[in-house]
Amino acid sequence: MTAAGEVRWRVVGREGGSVVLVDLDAGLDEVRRERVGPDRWAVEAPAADPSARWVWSDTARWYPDLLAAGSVVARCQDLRLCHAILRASTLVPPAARADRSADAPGDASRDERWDAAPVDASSAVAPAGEPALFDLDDAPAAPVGVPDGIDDVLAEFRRQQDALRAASDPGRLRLLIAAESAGALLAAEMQAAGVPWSLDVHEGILEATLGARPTGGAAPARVQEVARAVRDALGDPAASLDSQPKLLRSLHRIGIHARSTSRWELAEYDHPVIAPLLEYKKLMRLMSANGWAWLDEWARGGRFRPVYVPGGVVTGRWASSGGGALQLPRALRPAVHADPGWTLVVADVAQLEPRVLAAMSGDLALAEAARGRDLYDGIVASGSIATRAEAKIAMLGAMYGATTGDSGRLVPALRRAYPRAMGLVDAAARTGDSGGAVTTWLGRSSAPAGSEWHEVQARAGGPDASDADRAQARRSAGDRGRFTRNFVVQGTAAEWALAWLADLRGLLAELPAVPVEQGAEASGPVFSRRAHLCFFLHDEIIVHAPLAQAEAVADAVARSAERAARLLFGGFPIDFPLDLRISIDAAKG
DNA sequence: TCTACAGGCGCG
DNA sequence: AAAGCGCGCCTGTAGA
Repeated sequence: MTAAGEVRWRVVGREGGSVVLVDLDAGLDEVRRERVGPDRWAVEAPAADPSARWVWSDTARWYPDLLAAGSVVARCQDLRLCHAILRASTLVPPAARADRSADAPGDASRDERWDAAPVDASSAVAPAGEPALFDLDDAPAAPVGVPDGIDDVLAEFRRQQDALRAASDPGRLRLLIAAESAGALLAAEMQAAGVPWSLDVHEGILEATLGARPTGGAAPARVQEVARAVRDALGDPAASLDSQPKLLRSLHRIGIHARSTSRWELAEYDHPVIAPLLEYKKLMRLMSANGWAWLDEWARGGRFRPVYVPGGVVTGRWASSGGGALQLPRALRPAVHADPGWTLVVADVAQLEPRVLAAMSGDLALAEAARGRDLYDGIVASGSIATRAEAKIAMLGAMYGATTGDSGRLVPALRRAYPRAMGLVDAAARTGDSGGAVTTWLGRSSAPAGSEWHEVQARAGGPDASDADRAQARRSAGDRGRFTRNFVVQGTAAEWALAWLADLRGLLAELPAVPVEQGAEASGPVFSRRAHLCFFLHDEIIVHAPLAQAEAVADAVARSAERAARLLFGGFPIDFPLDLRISIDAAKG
């Protein structure tokens, strides 16, 4: 086959009632076009050249079908996610941003369609037979999500390639596009595989903390007990503990003049009601957020399947929808439990954000403080700040924009010790508080301030501005400054994490499958016999792996972290040490 | 009766 | 303790 005839891209979209596959070569010329039945496309789609990239409107809409049919995609371009990056990136000249076509620069309709919200990944795999309750006048529900007609998809793909070519730093943006898309694949895969979850361990924790699972509407024994102690201390056997305004009035009656019922404020008062009340709130939180109802809804079949939303945060972090994947209490982590014959490889990055800041600012002093040790210890060792605890809150304050309290007071010391790193976040804050857009290391940009924000600023600068106008303008400028200050760091950290995940995903795919009798059946047809990522949260991952591959997986996790560092920051001397563990409980199967 | 919002708290 | 960034989920209440 000649080079020109090689399949580089496999574009998938709909036409009429069919699914259409279009293969493109490196020059984006069409090599082949094929039409497949809509129900069987995932099965019938012939295996592409494994080096080909799939191109589709929205991974959450297409990939679950492929996974269910037993196919893994090595690489893709998720047009919805990449559109969001390219339309805003300051690395792309405005005229070439993906929301404008050259001949119709003002065409906003195209823009809106590709800006549609993601389809809910859980609905994409749900059976379509469910009749709509109010579907009386046979109007089909308005199509949700981005376009997926083959012509729209091809056109958007070509626009995105044009935008990349026109970028001031195409290399970085291509890296971001690839990493973002790999993340989309992984999110679908992790949802399909699920987190191996021990119902027994979870129930054991609930029972030990709350008491036996209640039948009917009653509260569990331990909750009732603590509630009684609170009401005794309040001197009111009928006191309502679950209504914030009523609880506040009860507290006022016994002389506790708190202005909220938050844990940190109540803890300031010395009164016999405080301890049982805080305990009550803790128990109720566990029960309502991750109690038996959560177990029944989210951990069926021994797998927790959260819905990940890649790119769901403006900074590029993932969000989640359903199940609370981003909020699993640490106390419940023991319920994550490998299948028999399998183990968990768990890793998180120590101080990811300040390390990223050191690298992107080229701050050799901060990189030196970080190298080979706890970064905060390194700051202390350099003599600029006295204790580890202070170094930590100072660094968080610098990245978040603290101005008051201990944190704000300590930031100037960091500014003296690490002028380049602090200069980068300070500059990002100045850009933000004057309304501008900031950009991450690989090219994801924040939105510039909107017209409403500018009106507030203009009003405050006008001749008849009130003190309130000026205060509001100061506050909204400060809010934006803190947002953009954090955006560059949080966003670049998210890019590092995506690069880590994408590389690790590739390394895991190279490991051999295990025999079928050793499979983890609940992981589904694709992952029951292969080591696979099953959890990701900003800077930590969990891999579910056959026991015999534990060491190989741990090695891959470490190696991919090193490669991510070099991919983003080249030879800059920064390291990203992992806290890496092979789960011990798995040994007992 | 239904929806929107605020308070509170879990995670990084 | 929060402060200072980014999230999602649950509850009760206020408002339509």
